[in-house]
Amino acid sequence: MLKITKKVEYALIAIRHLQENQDVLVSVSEISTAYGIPKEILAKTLQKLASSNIVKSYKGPTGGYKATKKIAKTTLNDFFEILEGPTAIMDCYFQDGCDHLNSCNIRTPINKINDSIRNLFNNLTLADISQ
Amino acid sequence: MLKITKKVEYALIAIRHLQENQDVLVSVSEISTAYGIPKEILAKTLQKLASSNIVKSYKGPTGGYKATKKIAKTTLNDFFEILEGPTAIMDCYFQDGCDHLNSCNIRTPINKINDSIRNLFNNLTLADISQ
DNA sequence: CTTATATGCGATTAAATTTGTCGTATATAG
DNA sequence: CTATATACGACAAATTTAATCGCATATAAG
Repeated sequence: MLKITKKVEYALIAIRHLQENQDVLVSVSEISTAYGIPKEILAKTLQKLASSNIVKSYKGPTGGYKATKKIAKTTLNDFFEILEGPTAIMDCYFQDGCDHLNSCNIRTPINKINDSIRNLFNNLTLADISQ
Repeated sequence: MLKITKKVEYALIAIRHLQENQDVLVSVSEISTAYGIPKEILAKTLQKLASSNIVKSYKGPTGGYKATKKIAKTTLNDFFEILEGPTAIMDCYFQDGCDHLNSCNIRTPINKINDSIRNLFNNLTLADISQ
């Protein structure tokens, strides 16, 4: 429980690699073989990051990805939400169809935990955890 | 991702129910039917809590569970670890057989996130999130 | 001292989620 | 034109989580 997904893991690896090679374009294949990550999944993950301008993509041969300045300023909360949606320890918080909503006696605790975690992640940037 | 398990959810529900009924013994069946929770899972969950003295159990007919004073003082970290083991966003942190340990470039970030979350949960008690 | 009802514990099955694969389209450098 | 890169959606495999089943032990009550 409270685990991150492989997508997030792969995204972190890729971002760090791009930051360490800011002078060149790096392709998915290079990262995928360097760290033993399935290419297709990594590709999709980087596509998401590209559409949020966390990284910049370049098509065609000699194409690839590049780190952007936005990375350092991005909070963990934003980073996670780009890849996985809202930060919450239970899905019910965001969806309606909960069976035992009437008898639910843990609304307050769940909300407090969610708030605490979101607060933590909103105050931690990718730069903070890199050093 | 970053979800708690049903066991933890059920444990929270049960604990809150026991706290609201401190004067009587409450059986697994009562809680299970009151909140629509599978009986066997709830039973096992309460057994774990009992062996950590978070709740006290009484066998035989008229038996059941009772809240203890330890509940309020218990941190979220302890609570989660009783039910699910070490708090960490990736398993690799606690196991050896990681394939890409040599090429791993996210040790620092992962450790920082783990530390932040543990620190958060060590400073939040079950009492804190109940009000 | 027998019976009914509660907790205690392990093994197994079912369901859900996550992870990984495949196929195809589009852009572009050479 | 061709080879190689990103972009995107549908599907299959694998893992994890959730739930079920079976049996043992303790004990209150008749």
